[in-house]
Amino acid sequence: MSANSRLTIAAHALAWIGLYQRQGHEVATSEQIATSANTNPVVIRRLLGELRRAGLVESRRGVGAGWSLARELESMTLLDVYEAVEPGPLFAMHRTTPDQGCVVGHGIQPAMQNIYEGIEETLRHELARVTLENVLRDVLAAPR
Amino acid sequence: MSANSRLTIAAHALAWIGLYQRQGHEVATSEQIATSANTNPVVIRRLLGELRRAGLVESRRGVGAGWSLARELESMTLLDVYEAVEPGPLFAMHRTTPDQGCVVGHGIQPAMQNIYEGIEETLRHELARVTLENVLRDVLAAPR
DNA sequence: ACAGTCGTAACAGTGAAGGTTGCAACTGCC
DNA sequence: GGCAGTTGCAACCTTCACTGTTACGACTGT
Repeated sequence: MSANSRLTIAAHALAWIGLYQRQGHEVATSEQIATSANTNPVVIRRLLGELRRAGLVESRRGVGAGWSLARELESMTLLDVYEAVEPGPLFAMHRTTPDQGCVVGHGIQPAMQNIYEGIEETLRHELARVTLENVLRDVLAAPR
Repeated sequence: MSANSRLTIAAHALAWIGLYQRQGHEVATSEQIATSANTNPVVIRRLLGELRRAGLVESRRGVGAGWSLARELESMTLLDVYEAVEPGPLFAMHRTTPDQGCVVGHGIQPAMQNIYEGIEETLRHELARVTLENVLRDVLAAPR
C-alpha cells in the first residue's frame, strides 16, 4: 500500500522524549532524536511540528532549546499521533469519476465509502487502545 | 497515507463481472470494465491478473474471450481481494535501522511490530466481514 | 486465415515521503 | 550587545509506488 513510517517515527520521538525527561532532563533536541532514529533532524522537526499543532509536544527556541511533552504519555494514544501525522483516508476512491451511466459505476463510490468509513472507525478504535506509555513500556521490555 | 485505489477498483471490477453474469452473459472484457471504471483496460487486466492468481476470477483468451468469476460473490470477501492486491503492511518501520546503542532505538521496532500486528489482524477481520455480494447489493441500493 | 481479446513488457507522468542544505528567527548566557 | 545553539521553514533532490499509455506477441473461435 506504499506504507510510510511517519507513525513509527513519531512514536519513536515521543517515547524518546518521555524517557529522557524521566531521566531528569528538561528538553530533548531534534539532533538527539534524529541520532536515535537514524534520520535527519529536519525530518524530526517536521514531524514534531505536526505533533505540536496537535498539542502533544511543546518546543522552546534559543540556547538550551528543544522539545518537551505537552502532556503525560499515559494520556496520549496512537490515535492522537495518527490523526496528527496521517491526514488522508486509508483507502482511496477512483482517481477519475466512474461512468455514471453504468449502474455499478454510479453506485460503487457511495457503497465503498460507507464500507471504508466503518473500517476506519474500527482502526481508530484500535489505535486509541494503545497509549504512548504502553509503547514505552514495550520498548523497555525488549530483550537486549 | 498515500492511499491507493486498488481495492476500490478491484471491488468495482468484481461487482461489474458478477452483475453482468447475472444478466446472462458468459464473460466480461477488460474494455467494458475499464469503461465503467473510467480507466485504461491494461490497468484492469493487471488487477484482474492478480485476482486470478488468488483464484477469484478466471480468464479466457481468443475470440469471445474475457473474464468470469471463479466463485460466487457470496464466498468472496474484501479480505480476499485485499490480500490479492495489497501485499505490504499497513504501517512501515524506519527506513534505516535505528541506533541499536540507544534503549529506544533498540526496542522500538519489536514494540511497534507487535502493536501493528494486532491492528492489522483487526483490520483483516473487518475486511473479512464484507462479502462482494454485500458490495454489489449496496451498489444497487444507491439512489439514482 | 482472420479477428478479437488477453498477457505482459516498457516507458512516462504524478505525487508522497524522506533526505539535505541553507538561513532567518529566537533566546539564554557572557 | 554579541555569541552560540536551536528551532522554523523554505527550497530542492531522490526514490518509489501507482496509474496511464502504447505496443505487440500469444491465443482461440469462427
